This record gives sequence, C-alpha cells and structure tokens, in this order.
Amino acid sequence: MMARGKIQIKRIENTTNRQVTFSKRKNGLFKKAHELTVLCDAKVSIILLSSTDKLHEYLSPNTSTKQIYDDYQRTLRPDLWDTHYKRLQETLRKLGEVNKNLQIEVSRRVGQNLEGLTFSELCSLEQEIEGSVKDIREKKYKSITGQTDTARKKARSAEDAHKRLVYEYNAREEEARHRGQWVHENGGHYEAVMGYESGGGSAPPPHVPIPVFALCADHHSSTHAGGGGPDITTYRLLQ
Amino acid sequence: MMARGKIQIKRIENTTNRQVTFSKRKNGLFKKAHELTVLCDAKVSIILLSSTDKLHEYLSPNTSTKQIYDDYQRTLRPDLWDTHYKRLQETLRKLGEVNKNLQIEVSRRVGQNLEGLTFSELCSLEQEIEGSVKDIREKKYKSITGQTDTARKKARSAEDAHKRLVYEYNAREEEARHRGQWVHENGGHYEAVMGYESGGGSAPPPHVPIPVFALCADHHSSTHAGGGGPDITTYRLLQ
DNA sequence: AAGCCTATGTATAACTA
DNA sequence: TTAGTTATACATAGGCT
Repeated sequence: MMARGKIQIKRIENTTNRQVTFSKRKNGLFKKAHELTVLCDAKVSIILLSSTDKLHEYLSPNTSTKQIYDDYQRTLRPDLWDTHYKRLQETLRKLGEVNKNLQIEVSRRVGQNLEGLTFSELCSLEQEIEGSVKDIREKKYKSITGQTDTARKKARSAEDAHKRLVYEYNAREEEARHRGQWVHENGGHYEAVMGYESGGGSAPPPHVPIPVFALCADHHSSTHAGGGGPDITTYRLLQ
Repeated sequence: MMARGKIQIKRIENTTNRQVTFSKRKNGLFKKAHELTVLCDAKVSIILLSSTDKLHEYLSPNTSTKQIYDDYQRTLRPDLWDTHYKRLQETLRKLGEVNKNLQIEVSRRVGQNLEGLTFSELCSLEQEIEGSVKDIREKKYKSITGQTDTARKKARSAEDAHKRLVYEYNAREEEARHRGQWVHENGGHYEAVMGYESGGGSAPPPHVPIPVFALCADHHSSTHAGGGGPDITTYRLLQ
C-alpha cells in the first residue's frame, strides 16, 4: 500500500494530502467491496463520513440500505433507540389511559355515564358532588368578600385526586394486562382523542404498528457543485 | 489481488472456496477501512451480509452505527419513519394538553383550583354542578325503580362535553403557538402525568429530543434453518 | 484542485499441512 | 474444517503535470 517508503498508519496532517488519500482509498475500498459482493455473493453497505463531514456510500446491487440495515437491526439486541422508542409508546399508552379515566370522571360529574354504577355508588357520588357545591359556595362567598385563602381545611387536596386517578389507572392497566393487551393496540379511546383535532371524528386511525426502522426514501440531495451542504456520492456498480 | 493466475471477478461456485475467500477478503476490507479511518480522520460503517446470511460489521472507533446512520439520515430527505415519529410526538403533546384540561375540569368540579375564576363564573359553575346533582338524583331514582332509560331529554350529551373540551384545547393550543412553544418542549404537565406511575413524583424527565428515526422493538425471530439464528461478527480495532 | 506514473508495499489465490 | 506459505497481482504514496 505504499510506494517510495512505507507509511505509518496515523492521521495525515497535511489537509490536501489527507483529502487526496481519502479519495483514492475510498475508491479502493469500494472496489474491494464490490469484488467481495460479486465473488462471494454477499451484500455490503458502506457509509463513509469524511473529515469534512461529506457522506459517501457504497451499496451492493439489488439491495437497499434500508434492507441491509433492517437485517442488521434484526440481529442485534434492542439498542438505545429501541428503548427510547418503546418508552415513548408506553408513555403514549399511559397518557391515553389516564385521559380516559379523567374523561369518565368529568362525564360522571356532569351526570353522564352513570349506567355502570350501583345505587350506593350513586349515593356517594351525589354526596361528593354536594360537598363540592358546598366548597364552591364557600369560595363564592370568599370571592365576594375579596378573600383568597389558598389553604382550605376540609377540601380534598389535589394530591388525593391524583392518587385516586392513579389507583384507577393501575387497576385498569392490571385488567388490561390480564386481557393480554399490548402497547401497540391502542384502544378506541386513543383514536377518539385524536379525533378531537379534526372535530369531525373521522380522522384516519393513527396506525402505530411495530416498526422496524426505515431509512431514506430518495437519495441525492446533491448540492454538489458549489460545495454547499453535505452531499452524497452513491457508488453504483456496472458489473 | 491474485496469485498464480489472474482471477475473474465473478461468483465463486465452490462453496468452500467462496467462504474462505469471503473471510479473507472481509478482513482485508476491514483493515483498509480502518486505515482509512486513521489516515484520513473519517468515520466508516460497513455492514456485510454473507451468502449464508451471516452478519459482519466494521465500525470506526469512537462512533456508533446509530450515529453514522443518523448522519446518513440527516443528509437525506425526511423519510416515512421520520414523519411517523414526528406524528407520534405531536400526538403525545396533544394528549398531554387534553389531559391537562381534563384535570382542571375535574379539580374544579371537586372544588379546587377555583382561584382564577370570577364571581359570575363561580355562580354558573355552582349552577352547573347543582344541575348535575339533580341528574344524579334522577338516575338514583331510576336505579331504585329498576329503570334504565338511556336517552335522557334534558341531559347534556357527551358530544357536548367533548366539544367543549375541544374548544378549550384548541384555545390553549392557539395560545401555545403564540408563545412559540414547540412539540419537543413538553410543558411541566407532561412530567406531572408521568409522575403518576411512580407515585412519588420525582421521576426523571422523559427527555424527548428531536429524533431522526427510531428502531425496532424486539426482534430475534431467528428462524434460521441450519445453525442458530443469524449472528454478528463485530470487527474491533487494536491500534 | 484533478490526472497520470511508477516503485514499492500489500493483499491474496492457490497450495500445503 | 482452519492455519501457514508463497508467488503474483494489485493498490497506492509521492512525484510530476
């Protein structure tokens, strides 16, 4: 690999030399990659980032980078991204659950969705709400007299409300687990919430499948000439 | 690249030969890749799939395959995944907003968070809630007599409640837009909701940065015929 | 910067154990 | 099979345009 004197494998300090060498060796590497592809019936994907952050790619014929990367992924243990993504989905699901419970809470207070409740449950709900009305009356009174006392003795704290929701939520999650539900199957509620934004309610289902990962669609964003942004050199084979 | 007779660059039919050649050339390729890395201060990612679908990888030191593919991605036009992922995040944010509003709704009905309301608002809230209590009493009565009449004349429909939430939600979204908020900045509320699951409330912030893409969940389906599943040889450098 | 040249160091096909 | 040897073909550093 040398001529007129052996070279050391260490960073070439001279910028021009470094770039020339990069270009030459890149071609050599890609040629070897291609020979390997043909001789051994293999698939190769090489991505090169030069020191100036330009991107260069070699890809065996009859493949896509996505495909090779899919294969790559399939073989490896779930990586950081995977974890991250799963966490995101889990978060989404939990938010949906909490949301559902909150909606039920609201609708019951408004006097809807009372079908599932027993007589005694209805009684306590009534009492609770009457307590709330009482609280509001107090508040009203204070509002008139101009008092704004933040700490109220008897009022149930927000923390309690939260805990109650958490309790309900956990119960539902448990139940869901028993039914064998899984993250990717969002219940109808999720879509319902999504429907909010379009108002109508006929928004297409979000459809969050188990993803494998995807790479580029179209390559060649070529701002090649002036040397503006990063560009990509795709090395294609003629064979 | 040859010895004792020039070879043609075409598929080696003899399986053994092909495998031996693959192995040797793979090492050669990786060595060259490493030299390129060091000499030219470049980053290289090579993924090799042999004809028997075994996976081999070379990666420059001080990098991750993810990082290189992120860079790769960054150069290309946003792909389907990117879109998908962004949509997911947007969804998450919206759920958070809706959730927040629901919580306010609930807490007000319970008699909390009344500070921001004017006297007349308090009055109408009181009336509303008393209306609800009346509804609940009716329901209770029907529950006693065993009647379950789903359609009630005067009751506010669930649709109305939803529309109201949508209205509030949109208003807040608009407001958020004006404040220049953006998808990736989840407000404190988001974390608050997340705090539910740990009960304590000191869960680490979810930290959702602008992602470029996300990877698969759990693979390893390895229905590989002969030996075990597909495996990977990661070539590491000594230098 | 971009090509050619060529002496020299490497990679490796075929062979052997 | 996997490892070591060797003759040869190839890749390329440094020059020169």
